[in-house]
Amino acid sequence: MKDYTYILREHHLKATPQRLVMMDIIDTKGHITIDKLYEMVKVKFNTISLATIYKNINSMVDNKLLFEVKVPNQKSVYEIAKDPHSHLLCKSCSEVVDIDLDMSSLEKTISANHNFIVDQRDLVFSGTCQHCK
Amino acid sequence: MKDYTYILREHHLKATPQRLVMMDIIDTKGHITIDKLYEMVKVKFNTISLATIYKNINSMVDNKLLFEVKVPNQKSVYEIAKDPHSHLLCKSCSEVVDIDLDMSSLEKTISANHNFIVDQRDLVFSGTCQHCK
DNA sequence: CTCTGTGCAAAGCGTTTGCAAACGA
DNA sequence: TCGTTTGCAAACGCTTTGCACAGAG
Repeated sequence: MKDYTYILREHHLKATPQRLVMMDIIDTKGHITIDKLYEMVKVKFNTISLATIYKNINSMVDNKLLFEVKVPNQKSVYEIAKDPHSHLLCKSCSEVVDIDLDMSSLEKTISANHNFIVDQRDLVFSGTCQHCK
Repeated sequence: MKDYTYILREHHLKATPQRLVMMDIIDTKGHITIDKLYEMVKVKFNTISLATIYKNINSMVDNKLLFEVKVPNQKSVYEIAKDPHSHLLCKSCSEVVDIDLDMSSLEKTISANHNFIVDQRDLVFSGTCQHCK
């Protein structure tokens, strides 16, 4: 198990038991909605309130420890922030997976054709995953 | 001015004056939030209710006449559905613009490496536009 | 004429806030 | 100890719903 205490402190957040449980679940699941997270945290920490989940999600996102992935036609999922990457969303099973794609040539085009400096990418490719087809 | 009556009927929606005004504004602006749309429609049609805006946005999206663009850190904007394209979001002025990018090679990679068939792309590149830098 | 769309008010639902007590550093 | 976090309940804001009437086809 990773040192979530250290990771939280690195992002200027106190390591409370509630936050440690949240981190563990998000890291294990990879991507999770607020609802599902609340449900899963409650199993390990049954006094937690939904307000605490929201407050912590917000401060973790603000401190760039978590990243929100806005998904078409469904609720946002949250992931632990990592290097830039893209997402695949299966419309059948709703799974979200990370993929690495080389964007350098596209971003060169954007810079050249639109004189626009890209510093964030929110890229979701939807379709059908290998298990569902 | 385009024939919005025809476009609406093509998508199995009746051409009401409220919808015609909505279409004209969305088409002219390119991308617009619900709030801004309501505000602008009211100028031309002051009896319209927000509930009507919502009902129409929803039926237009359901019938694939409109497309919702989920934008990081701000409210969704709506655009008239067109061929697949990407979006640039300026973090400074919040403008959203359409761009064409050739995704064929990336999608070939996705298909080859992940055995995943892409049929929808939600791609937003954020940064600073030429006017804001 | 029929069925869909509109406007209003109320309800619904996800998210945020204020506050006192508990807790981490 | 001091500032942050928690849990609760209330408030909030956006979105949807039910219904009677109006309007498009």
